[in-house]
Amino acid sequence: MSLPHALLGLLAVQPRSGYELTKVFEQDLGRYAWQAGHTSIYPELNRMAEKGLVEVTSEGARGSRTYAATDAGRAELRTWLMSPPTQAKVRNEQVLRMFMLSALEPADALVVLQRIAETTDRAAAELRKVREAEPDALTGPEGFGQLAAEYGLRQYEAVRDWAGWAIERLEREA
Amino acid sequence: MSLPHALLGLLAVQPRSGYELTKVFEQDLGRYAWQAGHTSIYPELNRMAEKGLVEVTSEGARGSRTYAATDAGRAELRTWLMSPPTQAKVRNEQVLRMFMLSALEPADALVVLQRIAETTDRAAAELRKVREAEPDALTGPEGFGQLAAEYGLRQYEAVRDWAGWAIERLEREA
DNA sequence: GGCCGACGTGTCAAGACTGACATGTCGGTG
DNA sequence: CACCGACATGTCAGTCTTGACACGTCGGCC
Repeated sequence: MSLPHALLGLLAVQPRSGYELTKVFEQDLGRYAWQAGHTSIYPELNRMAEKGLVEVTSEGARGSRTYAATDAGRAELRTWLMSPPTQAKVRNEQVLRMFMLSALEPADALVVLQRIAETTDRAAAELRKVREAEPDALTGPEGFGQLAAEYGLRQYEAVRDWAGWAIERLEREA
Repeated sequence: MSLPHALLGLLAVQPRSGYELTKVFEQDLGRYAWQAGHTSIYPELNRMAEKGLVEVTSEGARGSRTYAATDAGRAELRTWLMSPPTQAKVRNEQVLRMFMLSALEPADALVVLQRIAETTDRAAAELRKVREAEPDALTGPEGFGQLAAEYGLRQYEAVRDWAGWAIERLEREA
């Protein structure tokens, strides 16, 4: 169960409300690492507060509650992060599609690969532009930091290069 | 719901039994793209057979049933693969850990990053060795093909490079 | 002052997934 | 020929996740 750890990690860096946390999951975090909607976040925050992993530090307008990680929460987070990597759970629909391409006719597969190459290339360019134009946007309340941006960039580039390799391979076979 | 599509993709390439499918999910497919245990695979196969997406082509020893994709199944698979990429579902505990590193003390984060770099580097080397030593193992009933191997390799290398970048960045800050 | 969109939190039913448990078969080794 | 490990399929309860629905608030624009 990774959601509590994800929330703990976010709240250890800076206090946020459930609503703000939801926004983060819609950005880089949800795109590369772990997705979650507000319908799982709010109940989870309540459960974690009961367990003493997080606490409400202030209440704002419109009934908003700002949470922060407690010492117990930080300890739990550290334990999780420092523990040896077990066989991780992976679920990535995009990658699944790529793996299934060999089930298509080569001509169809080529079309899809081409689209993948284009899409990821565009995404990488976009990310590079954002990072250079406004580096602060990445560290703001919704962005997730330089680490994530760099990871995403390298990820896109790797996929684009892989797609290019696959296209070349398919064309050589034809 | 991606599991049926994953099964369809596998069965479109070659007929397999539920047991064999389970094995594939324990290999590359489950490691990079989508994991599933036999407890979800068997019921799903039955559902898909009812819908006419797959069919039992032969029954072997120990009650084993070999499934193959039907024409309807292939059509469904093609539709799915050719349709424009929607916002994909991503869930990767390993990546989540990486994203949460900024919540740790730099010294701790460094330790974890170093371990990530080592682990992925070893995994990449391993994969490279397997591919060169016995390229046929990749295309056998359990392997998932050159495409997957290449993807995994590039993936590992990207993560390793990213970790190296992050380590350098952390050390420069210190 | 009314309206609307973003803010902000929540429930609930339906569906998906995991891990524990269950059951039986075939092939090879000692 | 007894045993064991791999083969092979299955159920089920508990948990997690998703999507639909629900409700109220604040700020800004017309």
